[in-house]
Amino acid sequence: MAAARVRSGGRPTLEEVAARAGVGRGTASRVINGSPRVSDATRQAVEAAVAELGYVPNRAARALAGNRTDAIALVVPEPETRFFAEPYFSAIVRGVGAALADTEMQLLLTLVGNDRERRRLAQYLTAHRVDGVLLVAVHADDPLPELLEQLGMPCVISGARHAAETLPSVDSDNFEGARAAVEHLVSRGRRQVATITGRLEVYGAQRRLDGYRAAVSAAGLAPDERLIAPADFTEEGGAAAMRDLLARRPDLDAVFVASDVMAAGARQVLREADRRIPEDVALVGFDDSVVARHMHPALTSVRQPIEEMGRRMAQLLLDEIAGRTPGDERPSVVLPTELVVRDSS
Amino acid sequence: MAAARVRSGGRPTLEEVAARAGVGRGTASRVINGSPRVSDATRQAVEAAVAELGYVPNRAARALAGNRTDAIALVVPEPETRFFAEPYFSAIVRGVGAALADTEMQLLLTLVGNDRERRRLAQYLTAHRVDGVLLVAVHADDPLPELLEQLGMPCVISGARHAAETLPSVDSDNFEGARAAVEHLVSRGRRQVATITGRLEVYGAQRRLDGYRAAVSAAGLAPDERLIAPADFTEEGGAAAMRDLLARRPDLDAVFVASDVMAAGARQVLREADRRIPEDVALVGFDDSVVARHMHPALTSVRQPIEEMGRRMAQLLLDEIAGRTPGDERPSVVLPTELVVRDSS
DNA sequence: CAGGGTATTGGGAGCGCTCCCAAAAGCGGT
DNA sequence: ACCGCTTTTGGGAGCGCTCCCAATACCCTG
Repeated sequence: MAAARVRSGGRPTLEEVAARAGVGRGTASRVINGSPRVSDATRQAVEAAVAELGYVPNRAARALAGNRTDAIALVVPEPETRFFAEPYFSAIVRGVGAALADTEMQLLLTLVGNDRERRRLAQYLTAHRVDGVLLVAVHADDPLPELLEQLGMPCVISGARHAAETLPSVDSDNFEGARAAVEHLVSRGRRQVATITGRLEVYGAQRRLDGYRAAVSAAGLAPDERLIAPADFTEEGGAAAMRDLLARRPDLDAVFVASDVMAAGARQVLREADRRIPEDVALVGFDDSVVARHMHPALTSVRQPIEEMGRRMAQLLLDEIAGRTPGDERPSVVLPTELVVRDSS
Repeated sequence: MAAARVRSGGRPTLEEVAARAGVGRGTASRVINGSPRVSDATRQAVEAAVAELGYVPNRAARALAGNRTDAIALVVPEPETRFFAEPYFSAIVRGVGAALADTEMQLLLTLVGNDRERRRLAQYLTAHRVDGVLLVAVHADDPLPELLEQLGMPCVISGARHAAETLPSVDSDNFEGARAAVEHLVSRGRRQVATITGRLEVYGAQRRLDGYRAAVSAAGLAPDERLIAPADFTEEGGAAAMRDLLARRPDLDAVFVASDVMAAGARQVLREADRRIPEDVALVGFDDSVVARHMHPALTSVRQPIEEMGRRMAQLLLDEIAGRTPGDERPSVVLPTELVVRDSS
């Protein structure tokens, strides 16, 4: 007596599938992994056995033997509330999930709390062997991307870190979105168009400002640095910036705010200053978040295709993992934004 | 020549750590897994070797050998937009993440699209060997929990499915939250208090209705079924329900709405009907979402400690996995809610 | 100083799968 | 019928770790 032990309970193993199909383990493996070097008859026999036994490969064994995991990690910096909050997080997850749906890939969620954790992360990720990493909200000075790169870990980031981004990245067209928003304000007859920016270390925030500037000069308006107030993506920051603007240029008649949340802060200040929206001051936000839809008056805002961004990130990463041919560029995707006009402009 | 091959690159293995520490593989393993049966000297030697080599255990190998994965799955039904949306999803994830932070446990995110996927899920989860499952937004008739139970897979759900919930679950105190909300309305002198409910198949929605009823009768008001309008947790549903209420009881002076999103719909209808909030009709929502804070007027709402719920779910699951002693009850946690009073009431 | 523990330790035997090599089969052509 | 290929197939050798048992070291006690 030799051969495959009959296991009492538990899930069937490859060995058992092979025995049932009357073939060797190697052959069964080939069928399951879709190798072409199998005869049709054999393939069918194995597939039947798989179906009858309800066989599902053991991931751990696969990972150990094959030196891969069929898992990718989505790294979310928790302190970065801007990204963790609506609408980014769930939309990104949704998009990533959609792209992974008909794949064997699993999605690992890694929340990174503080900086110490972030530093340990690269080692952690390599040791726990994910096949690739999705990074959102990376700062220009974050060492993580380079670290992963050195470790040979495929990696895609959301939002280029600077103009000369080297990593595969997915971004929305911040410049064009901002430009269109300001153009829209101008087309409604506004002439003193101010802007409240996000943290300018964030490249996307910088691009939105660039878009604003481009639109202002394209419209032949007089650029004025006093119409530009930097903030930090928070509601309070938006409010403070609005107060500054009002003090510096009380004659402004429109504000392009680089995020809806900041726009909410700005609106509050405008209301307190008895400026009517949109009659006295038109307001346009960025993100098209829930806040925009429910603000009063409903906020005109630039929508980013966030779910699509998640999807593209995942696809890029899968390509990267599959191994791009050496000559290939590191692909960087820029998706178009859409201006959603509501009552505030 | 025998013994440990020297590996060129790659991560160090247990074997190498053991060699470096001058101990056997078994001993090294014991140290790393915190077994007490190791002498102090040995422990220190191994720990030093671990530090020097930057050793991190290989998860796949551990999983294969130890028949566990140190991973749990968070199953999110994607169609259930109510749960996927703000504030639930990110807050739950945050809480779960926090609870897992100083654990070796990984979080696997599993989005379930359609019903077919959901059906395959149990097998999938068992085959892919997670140690436990966190289920959010389970319906009373969902077969998944029972299936997992039969498969012996630890599992915690968010939101009891009915009064006699058998699975470990974490819930907010829907009854008390609703009761307090209505009591608050009554205390402000409202006498014709209506309610817009969620889908009553959802136990939590039913409990909120129960709480409403309890408060109404406690206040000595005349119960009137015409003051109760069922909806479906959507904004449109809330609007439709509000129209019904207005048609049936034009004299109502307050509405307790079982979710902020529905409240947004209701507010829209009230505005169109020229009812001032809160002067003519006071409004209270449920969830304390972003919508509530940015609605005009800002919406009084019942806050649920969602992040805490996530944390407790994870803790419960970890306990479950660690193996509760047989006599133990299936623990079910109910967390208190908090009424956040704003301008709408 | 022997005897009988008890505290530590080493390392074999897998876990279930992929990789890969050598063996077996199939196929023409002569 | 035989030879030289090309397909297809079987199964050994690990992947890195945990489990567990037997071996060794250490400690008292009488």
